[in-house]
Parts: sequence; C-alpha cells; structure tokens
Amino acid sequence: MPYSPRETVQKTGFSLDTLRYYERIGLLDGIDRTAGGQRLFTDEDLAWLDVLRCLRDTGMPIARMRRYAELARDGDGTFAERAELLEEHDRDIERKIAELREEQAKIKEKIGWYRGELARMQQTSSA
Amino acid sequence: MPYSPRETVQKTGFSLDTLRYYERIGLLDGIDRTAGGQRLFTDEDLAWLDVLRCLRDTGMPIARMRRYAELARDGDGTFAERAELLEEHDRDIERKIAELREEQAKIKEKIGWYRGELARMQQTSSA
DNA sequence: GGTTGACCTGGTGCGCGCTCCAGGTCCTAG
DNA sequence: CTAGGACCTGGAGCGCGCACCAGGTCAACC
Repeated sequence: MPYSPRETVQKTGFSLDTLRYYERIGLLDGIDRTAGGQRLFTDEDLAWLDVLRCLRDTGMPIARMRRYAELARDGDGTFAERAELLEEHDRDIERKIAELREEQAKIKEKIGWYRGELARMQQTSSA
Repeated sequence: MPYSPRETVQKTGFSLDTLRYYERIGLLDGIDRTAGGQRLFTDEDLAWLDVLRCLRDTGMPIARMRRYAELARDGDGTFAERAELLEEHDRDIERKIAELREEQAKIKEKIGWYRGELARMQQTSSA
C-alpha cells in the first residue's frame, strides 16, 4: 500500500519537486517516512493529491488550497466550511466558463470575418 | 478621436504600465505621439486592445499574441494564417472549457458528499 | 565494502506578465 | 515664471508556482 516517491510521481503526474514543495507549504501533511527518511505515500495521500490537482487545474490559488487543507486537517467538524469553500469555487468555475464562452464567441466571429474576406478575395481573383 | 494615456487606461482597463509594456514587446505598433512625446491612442488602437484583451483573457500566451500582431502588421495577405491561428486558439478554449466542466463535476460531487454527511449528522444528533 | 542511483534538505533561480522606481520632460494653471 | 501633475524612458523588482542545484544520505547489488 505505501508508494515510493518515484511511484507517486508516476501515479499522480506531479513532479517530485512539486510534491516536496506541497509538503513544505502545508498542502500535504503527515507524509510517512522510512527509517532512512524517504517519503512513503499512502493511497489516502494519492486521493488527496487528486483533489489538489483538481483544484489546481480549475484555477484555485495555492493560498485557498492551503485553507482547504487546513480545514481537512481539523477533522469532521469542518464539513460545512469545506462545502462552502468548494461551493464558492464552483461558482468561480462557472463564471470562468461563462467568460470563456463570451470571449470565444468574439473569436469565432473574427474567424468568420477572415473566412468571409478570403472567400470574397477568391471569387474576385477568379472573376 | 485621439485619446490621452489616461483616457486610454480608463477606456480599456489596461494599466498605463501594461500599455507601455505591450508597446515595448511589439503587441502595439505605431502608436502616435504628440510633439512632446506623449502617446496618442486612436479608435483603431482601442479596438486592437480589445482584441488583445480577449485573447489574453482566454489564456493565449504573449508569444502567440505577438505572432498574431506580427501577421496583422503584414497586411491583408495574412488573413488565412490569422484565421488558422484563431481557429487553433478556439479549439484550445473548447478543450479548456471541457476540462473545467469535468473537474467541476468532481467538485460538485464532493460538495454533495459533504452536504450529505452534514444532513446525516443533523438527523443523528436530533434523534 | 564499494559503486550507483534514488532520495534527502535548504536554498536559489526561473518564466510569465506585469508593476514599480528613479530621474528627467512636458503642459496647464495661477 | 513657477509650481504641480501627468507623462516619458530604461531598468529593476515582484508574485506565483514551481524547477534546479549543491552537498550529503540511503538502499540495493556485485
């Protein structure tokens, strides 16, 4: 069940430097060690890393991830706060998607304009 | 028709430093000057800045914006290349939105789990 | 028991996209 | 004609999120 650093890198896609960095800044807590000091990641750690990647890839800043990690460390009494944090983030994602769609529409319009001009030029030159 | 730096900042939302930066790195070309050397932005400049903001806000890196600006400077013969660049960016946006939706689904699921636990705890304590 | 390679810690560096600063110029108002 | 503020240039600094490096330790094999 415990994974070496190398295995964890392969399984999570995070670099070893990133894993160490996350531990340093408090996103990973209580990572086991061998007698010699090497990290041992559990399945639970990997699950947590999946959560972190999900939050990261949807644009949550590290400061908020730290807040979420802190709540998670504080046990089951923080479910409400954790839910609220995620709900706010969910709204952030929704807004971001809406903005992307709006900007994308403008870009599509511009593409259409170029394509129109190109078609017109084609016709003119062949006339 | 020409706008002072201050007016341009207000109209575009870019900071003055950003406008100067964009000019330095080649995203803005041929900005007029007063006799004394102060910038004068035209309506055309503002329209171009709107395009830049649209590309920036949808995550296009500056290097590609520079490429697009370069094509725009090279005149009407680059319509096809410009269209292709925007089409590729459009696909990037599409992929980004799809990824956000996927991750968002996971987050919603997690929120649901927290809300479920909270409801369960509520019931247990009142029983 | 010696070599090799994965891993450790602490610290510095980097790429991006601005942002700020120093030191000087221009322009409007009184 | 002087004061104040907006603006100029060139260059340094910054915040984020890692990436890299030096110098040392650990683990497994020959």
